[in-house]
Amino acid sequence: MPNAVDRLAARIGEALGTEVRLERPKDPSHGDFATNVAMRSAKAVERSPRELAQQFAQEIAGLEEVTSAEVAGPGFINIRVADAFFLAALAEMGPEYGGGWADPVERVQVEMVSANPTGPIVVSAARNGAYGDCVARLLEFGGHEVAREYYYNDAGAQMDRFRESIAALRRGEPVPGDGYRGAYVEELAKADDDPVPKMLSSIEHTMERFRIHFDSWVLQSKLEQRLDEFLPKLDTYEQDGALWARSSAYGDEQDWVLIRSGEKGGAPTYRAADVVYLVDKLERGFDRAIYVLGADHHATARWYAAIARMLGLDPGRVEVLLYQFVHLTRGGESTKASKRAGNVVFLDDVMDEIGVDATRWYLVNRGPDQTIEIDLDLAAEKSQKNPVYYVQYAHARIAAILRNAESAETGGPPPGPLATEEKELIKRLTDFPVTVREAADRRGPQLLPSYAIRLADDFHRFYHECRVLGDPAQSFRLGLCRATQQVIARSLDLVGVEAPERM
RNA sequence: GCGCCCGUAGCUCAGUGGAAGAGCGGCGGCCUUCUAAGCCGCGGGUCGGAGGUUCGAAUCCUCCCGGGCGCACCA
Repeated sequence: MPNAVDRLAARIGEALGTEVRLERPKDPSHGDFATNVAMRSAKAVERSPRELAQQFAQEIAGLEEVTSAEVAGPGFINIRVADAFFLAALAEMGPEYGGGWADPVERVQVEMVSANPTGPIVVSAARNGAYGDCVARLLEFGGHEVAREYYYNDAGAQMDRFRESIAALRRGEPVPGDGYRGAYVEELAKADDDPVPKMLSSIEHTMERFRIHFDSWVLQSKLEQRLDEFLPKLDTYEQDGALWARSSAYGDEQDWVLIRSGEKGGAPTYRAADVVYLVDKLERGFDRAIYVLGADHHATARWYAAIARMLGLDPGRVEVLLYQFVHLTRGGESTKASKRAGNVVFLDDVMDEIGVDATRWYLVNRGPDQTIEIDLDLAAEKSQKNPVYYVQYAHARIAAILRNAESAETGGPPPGPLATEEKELIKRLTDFPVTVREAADRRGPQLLPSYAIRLADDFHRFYHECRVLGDPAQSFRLGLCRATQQVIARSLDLVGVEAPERM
């Protein structure tokens, strides 16, 4: 359903006889909207951009909802619109504003985190979850059917090492050199039972606290049981006693071992399970399988595509999202994260220190291609000044106004011309559908925190300049507050941050 | 050596063809009125470098420099 901005662009395009895209100038003195249509069209009609812009501007200025259209710079047309435009735009911001664009609706699986249950979730895995869950939330908001899955290796060499480390402690022996250490290992060694289920349940608890709810948990050992069914369907060969997948013939950079040779001869590698898992995902009816992987697994993307081709499946249904690492610092000192060495910072510790909201915010704040550096001391110490609280504060302020307004009428017309701050705020709200859509399409959730900050910024300015309660514009401004509150709440929810009523 | 990612203000980073930004840090103003976790102002830049494409490049292409990660049976 086109919104007010789309309709305005369409009307201008109709008047000019060409497609027009409206932009929001960064500098408000450049007008409410701007278009580069003259610069785009100038070459085709062999006219100078500025001259063409002059002609276009005159035609645009003649439109009903436009109050002025001026040429600027190399041929931009800066447009100002009438109050009626803002009122119409505000009026159509319902509860699902910005969402529901999915067409066709896809069944999507987002597989994320999937850390081996050899220890608590560390910060890099948390970024995986924060990123994947945010993409999942965006797709859900768009209208897609999304399932979140956690895949874990319960049978590989790392798990053997983990179990052996605990077994050694139970025998009163030191942990082997390549084993796992740390307080949690010693804690698990105190009991007699299998440490893996305990670790898994602890991970699930951490994830729920982190506001990620998994719909399903898949075991590597279960998938391996179906290996015999799929190995014959693959393009393989034997070499040095091992069974190899000829993935290099299907777009991968190299071939990979599926079944080991030597001492562990006959044992499958994790890549063998990958094959079963890929088919399993698509068999379950997902139109799209999204894998969220750390940058150290970037080569895996080609592997997945290669096995899809090898099996005659559409590689376009498989999507790999990569993210860079997280560096934690304490007072400027970097902390090296190694689970086995036991000197890591766990997600639970970070949430204890800076809170769940700030943790989620920081982990999707930056683009996935960007390494993140978080100084925990700074994050804890300056928590009052974190952008996340700045945004939440705007929400809480609005909640306070609405509380104080009690059951007063909202959404009435303004008694006079709109204030600059009211227009700026409404324009920012019209950016929301575009931002959400772009964040979803680009798998770039970092656009949301940036947007939320700008929105909060516009609201705080509005709040400072425009009295709501007791003002003749009360009814209208209450409606504006309500719409703003809703969009802030939605922006925060999409990144997994709460929108408090009071602070 | 090959592949992927990054290089924008003192620091951490937004900005994926259109008019260079935010937060933190520094300096200075604003609370008898809906939450001052707020608002306003000041200072701060060869967008790593060199070419190219384009009316227009932080953005796209090539090369170079610097940093991170990966490169055959651990995941």
